[in-house]
Amino acid sequence: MPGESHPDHAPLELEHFLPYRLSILSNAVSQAIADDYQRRFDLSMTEWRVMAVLARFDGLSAREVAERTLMDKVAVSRALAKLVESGWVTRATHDGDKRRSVLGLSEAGWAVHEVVAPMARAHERELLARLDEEERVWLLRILDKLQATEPK
Amino acid sequence: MPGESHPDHAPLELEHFLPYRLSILSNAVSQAIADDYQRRFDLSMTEWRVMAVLARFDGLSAREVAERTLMDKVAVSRALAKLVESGWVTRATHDGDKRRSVLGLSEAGWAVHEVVAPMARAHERELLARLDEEERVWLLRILDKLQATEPK
DNA sequence: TGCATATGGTTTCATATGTAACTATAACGC
DNA sequence: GCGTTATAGTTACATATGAAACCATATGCA
Repeated sequence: MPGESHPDHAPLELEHFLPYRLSILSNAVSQAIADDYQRRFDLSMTEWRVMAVLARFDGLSAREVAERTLMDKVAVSRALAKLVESGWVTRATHDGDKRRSVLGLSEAGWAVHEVVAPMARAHERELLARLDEEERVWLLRILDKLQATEPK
Repeated sequence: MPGESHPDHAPLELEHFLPYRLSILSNAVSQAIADDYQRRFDLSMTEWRVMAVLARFDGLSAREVAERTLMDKVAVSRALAKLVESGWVTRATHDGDKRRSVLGLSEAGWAVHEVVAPMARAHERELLARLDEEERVWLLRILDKLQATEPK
């Protein structure tokens, strides 16, 4: 069977086009998780990401949150406004630099985290469960390589 | 070295969390491509996807385009409005069902396609070039498995 | 037929998101 | 110290997106 040729100008077959497939898969997965915590806590994906980062790194500034989540500072600012309003994140002013905020999860915020983090992990486990061990290892290796170059 | 334990309630490490990694990678890749054709043709991602589908399947209705692109009908309707306006897509009314539209690429639309499709393919090639042959094979296999279950 | 319901597609409205402008504070150079 | 420039963060505006209401046509069925 001769190899099929795919001249560059031939119509793209979206369903075999890698960037498209990644996009569909990624959106489906992220959306499924987000639906969960959105329903329970009215929490957007960006808000949850901010909380997840603050759970790990207490006392970050908004800019540092933006760096860690790869979100832009406006998105972070908005997420923080809502999270502080909801009482899940505390915000103080940095001693010695009044521009900077010092952020952290509140008690209530930790309680939310204790519910959402396991949900997120469960989704991830469910995703990985579709693969066998060998595939899981390859997947991580492949992601490492794709991401190593990619941020450009 | 004892295996690290990851209790469910421990803070999520976003950079190791699969859905997050997929999302970052997918967005970076899709955005890089979209930037290209956006600059050259002021074409959004949804609009390009519509064109790609019409290049393969001439005469689809808007609903069928929506099915093939996994976009919702509102997004398709808007993309079509702009594409028809730009003169890249032709729209007629179906004989025997005046609700349905019959869509296709115009000459000008094909010309755009002839430029954009190779650009898209080039990005895909560049992405795959970061992997060796064995990894590429595993990646496709893994994507197949992940997507086989997932649409549910 | 003629009414109820379904379908293709567009419009409306409310919300989300990104870019640029802006405010306040801090750091730098002299 | 004082004007310039940089940085943290917010606000404003313009555009994108999604859900629901809507219009037109088509279908099912009494």
